[in-house]
Amino acid sequence: MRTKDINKIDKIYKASLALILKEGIAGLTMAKLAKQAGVATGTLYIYFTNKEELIHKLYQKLKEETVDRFMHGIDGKSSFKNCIKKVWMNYLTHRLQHYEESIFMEQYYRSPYISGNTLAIAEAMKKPVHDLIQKGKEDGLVRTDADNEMLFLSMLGFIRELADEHITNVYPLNATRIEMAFELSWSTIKK
Amino acid sequence: MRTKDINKIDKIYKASLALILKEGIAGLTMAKLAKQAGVATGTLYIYFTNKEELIHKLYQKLKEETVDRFMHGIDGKSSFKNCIKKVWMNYLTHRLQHYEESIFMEQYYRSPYISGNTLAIAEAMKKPVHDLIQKGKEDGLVRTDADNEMLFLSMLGFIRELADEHITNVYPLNATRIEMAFELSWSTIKK
Amino acid sequence: MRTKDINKIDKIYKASLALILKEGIAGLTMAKLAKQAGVATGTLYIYFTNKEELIHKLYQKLKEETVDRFMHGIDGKSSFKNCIKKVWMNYLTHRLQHYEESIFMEQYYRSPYISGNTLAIAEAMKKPVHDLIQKGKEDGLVRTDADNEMLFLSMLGFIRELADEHITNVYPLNATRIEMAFELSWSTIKK
Amino acid sequence: MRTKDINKIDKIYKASLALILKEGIAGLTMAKLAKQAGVATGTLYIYFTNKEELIHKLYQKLKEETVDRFMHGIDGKSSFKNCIKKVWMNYLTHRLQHYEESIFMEQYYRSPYISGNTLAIAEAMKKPVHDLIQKGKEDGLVRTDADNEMLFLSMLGFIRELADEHITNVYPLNATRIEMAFELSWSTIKK
DNA sequence: TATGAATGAGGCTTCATTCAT
DNA sequence: AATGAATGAAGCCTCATTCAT
Repeated sequence: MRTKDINKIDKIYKASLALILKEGIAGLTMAKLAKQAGVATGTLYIYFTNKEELIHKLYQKLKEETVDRFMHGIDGKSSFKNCIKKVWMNYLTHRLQHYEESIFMEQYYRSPYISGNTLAIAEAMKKPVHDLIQKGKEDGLVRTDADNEMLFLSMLGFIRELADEHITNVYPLNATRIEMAFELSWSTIKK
Repeated sequence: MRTKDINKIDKIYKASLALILKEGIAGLTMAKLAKQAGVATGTLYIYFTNKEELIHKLYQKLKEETVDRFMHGIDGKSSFKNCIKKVWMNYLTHRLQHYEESIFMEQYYRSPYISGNTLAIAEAMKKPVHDLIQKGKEDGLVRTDADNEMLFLSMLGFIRELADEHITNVYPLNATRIEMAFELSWSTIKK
Repeated sequence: MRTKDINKIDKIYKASLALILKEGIAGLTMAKLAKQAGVATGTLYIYFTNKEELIHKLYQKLKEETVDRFMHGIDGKSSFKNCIKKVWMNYLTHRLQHYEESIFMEQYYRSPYISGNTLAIAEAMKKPVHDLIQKGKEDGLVRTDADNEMLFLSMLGFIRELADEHITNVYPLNATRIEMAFELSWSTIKK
Repeated sequence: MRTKDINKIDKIYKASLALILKEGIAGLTMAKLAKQAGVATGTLYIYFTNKEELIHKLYQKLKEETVDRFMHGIDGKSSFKNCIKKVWMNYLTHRLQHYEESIFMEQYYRSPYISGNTLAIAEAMKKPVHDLIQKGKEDGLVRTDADNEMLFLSMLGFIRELADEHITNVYPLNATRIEMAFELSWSTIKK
């Protein structure tokens, strides 16, 4: 008896994201998914009990990976501005390199599949950034006339728009623009 | 003869938005829609040739209303900052008061229903704001080290996040916070 | 109050035949019929209780008209061959000029609409032709080694094929061909 | 894996013909068909993309079988009259033994399903018979005052009527009558 | 484990019929 | 009598899931 092929699960996840990017969760069918993943429909049911579970597990997996990525490479040794920049870039990079996943996650929240206990991803990633901002305030580097969440949102929202417009080719990014964008964000929060 | 009830179309639109808010476009079925709108399924097909057209027309209608709302109340008499504030508030108000519609529109872009000719809503609303920003630059009120689109995105993205977190009760807005948020946005773009 | 418009019934019959010619009974819908007849769907239900009755009545009407036409212009004064020719021509003319009706009648026999008591049209028209053939035999003008029905069928079938191929443009008729065809039929039955 | 059951297609064809015989193409529904064929509705869509294709393919299949049957057993060794008789009998036999199919084919021509490229069956079967008649003329055995098509139609139409009246029990055939009928046909075309 | 044919509930749409005007 | 909007049952078809191989 062969054992469950972990690598096949990844193929299924990948295929799901590709299809959802094109047609949304609404457009995802098990038949199309099987074809894209290069397996038989029946095989999908060996790895997942049903479509709902497949989608939930995909969400969980992406959530974990995402949170990891945000904080990647942050240490206490860099300057404050550089730390902020690192996080800022992490998030932009994430949106750009994992666009399919972002799309999926946004769709997930408004689908017949959410079981209510979600919204967690933003929360999970907020804590370390909030802490960073708080430290910036204490060091007199960040403006104190706006609360941490608001400063955070100003960056987060901007990055989201930048990434979306890059992906949709409305406003393609390059090194210069990215630099310029970060400086804009920085000028928003700095003292 | 019964006369064609024009306001029945509105009932159908309203019902569509309500259902899509709950379960996404994926969860919208003609049967559920008919029930929610209080008509027979067949009636839907008197007003729309099929589900696809229904969704397209809903999108079109919302798009037009949205663009109207953004520029509402803008005149040349106010100060530049007040004009910007007006537009800024218009957009925030729109996201807050027409949240269902925003959800629909975002889903629409990633659904099997987009026919490729879309992305237009952002474009339609951009022009007047761009013009405003440009004028601000010419009057020496807006920083010139970032292009208009980027300044625009910094505001737009921030507002989106604010509205979303308000609606989802993560970060509820009030008059003070809104004022603070605008000042943050303003400090981002001003010279 | 206006009275039922007999002329409207005819418009409905005519429209029915035209549509059935194109798409068969299967393709006939009350909506299309109403449009073709230039009335509202509701109006159809003033003149006929339902679709089934409409089709039955159409059949009845056509049957009566058809039988009348077959024997039209036959009298005892012409020669036998001329009488046969007259009937032969009547039937050909009928098929040609009332092709739509023939199509309808053939479809009618194999539709969900027959109530079983039909097949009568062929019977109704046979009697006088049989009588004619019988008289021909008695006068020594018609071969007696085949029974009347068989001789009749040899003519009837031939005419049907001729008419069908003319209508479908496979083998268009003209005066010469018609003459030739009749002589062929005549040579089949003559002594 | 269950293997695709090729003979399931035949079951579906058979069921289609049985239902069409009773209620015409108009009366054929996919649900009734599935039931009659002993499969699930969805199964029909494994073998045929839709109802239209099912009907087209059924038509094609019958057409091929029919043409084969017409020319079955014809060789150059028999006398001319025997060749003609063979074809004549083939056609009669076909009409008698495959009555359901004939009914279907006639309905097909007047249904919303013909795509215009049809009418071909008559054509396909005509060629060899025309050739035969032509040869008869050249050998001085067939009358030359009527063209081939006309002579052909005289036989074809007669056979159709004979078969129809046999099936509908109006004029049941037997060996004697069939012999008599052929001699009648022969006397029509012979020199 | 892997396959894909088979299933049938449920979705979209049509259409005979009704009904308010 | 005439209209055509409204209805909802029923038709076609899809697709999540099961099952025989």
